[in-house]
Amino acid sequence: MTKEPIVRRRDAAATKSAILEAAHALFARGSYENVGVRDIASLAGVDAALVSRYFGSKEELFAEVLRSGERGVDVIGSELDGLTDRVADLLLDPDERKSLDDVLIILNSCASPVAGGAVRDSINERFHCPFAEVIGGDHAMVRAQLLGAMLLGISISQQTSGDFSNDPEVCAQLKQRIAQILALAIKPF
Amino acid sequence: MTKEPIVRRRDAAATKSAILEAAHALFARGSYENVGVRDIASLAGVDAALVSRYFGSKEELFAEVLRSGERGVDVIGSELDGLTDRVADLLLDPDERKSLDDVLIILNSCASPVAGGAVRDSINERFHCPFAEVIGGDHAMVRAQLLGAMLLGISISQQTSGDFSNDPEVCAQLKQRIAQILALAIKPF
DNA sequence: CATATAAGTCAACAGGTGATGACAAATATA
DNA sequence: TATATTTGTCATCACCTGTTGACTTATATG
Repeated sequence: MTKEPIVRRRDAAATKSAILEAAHALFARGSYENVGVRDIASLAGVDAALVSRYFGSKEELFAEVLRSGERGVDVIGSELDGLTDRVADLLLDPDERKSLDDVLIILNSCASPVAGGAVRDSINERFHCPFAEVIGGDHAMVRAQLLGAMLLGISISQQTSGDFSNDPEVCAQLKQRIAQILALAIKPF
Repeated sequence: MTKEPIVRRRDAAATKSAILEAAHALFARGSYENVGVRDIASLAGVDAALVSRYFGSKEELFAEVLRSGERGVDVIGSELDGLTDRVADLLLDPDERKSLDDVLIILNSCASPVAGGAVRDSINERFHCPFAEVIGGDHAMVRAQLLGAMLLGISISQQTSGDFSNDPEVCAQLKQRIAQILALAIKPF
């Protein structure tokens, strides 16, 4: 098994997007401080210097990762009908969970003083506002934030403490319970 | 106004606890990586070298901070009666929120590869297990994790996005809503 | 094919980190 | 008061980080 160091035709756009993709993956699993440009470059199969070259700085790369992420609407869908069940599925289905990477990126780096500002903006523009638009009604932003808080809490709990349960039976009941909770979160005052 | 550099009678135990206290305060507001031993020492008014001297290493100091924190029971109380209202109060009352520092410490550093292990252990021993004991019933651990997830989510949301609302009227309704959500989270399957 | 430009590599930098050991000062002990 | 031990300070180390500029190599252009 030869260990070819990745043969790639020289292509600025391709390597740039490779870096962005690698950064996206790593920032979903580690904080801004904990993911180094050398890690990102290594995963992308390029030299670390290219990160600064193509994105200006690590901070700008991170901002670009935030910008390139899915909007909240793409995660929860734009129809209010059956929303809570869909999101509950999303949260508990291991196959679907990758689509929550953008939530994890926000989560992992919200404590960073350098990346925190961008995270805060992003969470508002890309999550709370779209959420509010979908759920509508009085105090939509407050309820949207509450919905976001639930997603965040469940995601972080799964990441730190592992899955709630392995028992399919329990998971099914849990999924239903979470859907009820989400419904309660977005229910108009 | 003279700027005396803190006159403190030499007392190993006192300075040690001063360091611990400073670390507790800083780790509640920044991640493990982002809080430096120099920051901690500075806040405690001592030399940075004493951190390593008294606690062995930054990592051990962090573990000690986790250990010295309040247990989940002390946060939510040990009586099931009226629990959800109490916790909702705790979450939304700015005066009481300091008692959630231990939640924030966990939150801020859960993404750290070096501190993550200790955080994961701590969250189980100090939150999920005591929670499970209080709420009891079938699948207590699963429901306890769900309760913890709600606390985490709401705390992080407040820290990153600010308070849900400034309107006292809205806050009152929100508090009631959160209490309902928590009740739903711990309700037996 | 020759050459200009784009793309990638490499070594090194300045700054910051946690940690250490030699030293100075204060306190306790005799 | 004289001495021993504890407590605190300082300079410094070794390491790691993001970033830069000079260099080499590949690709495109004439």
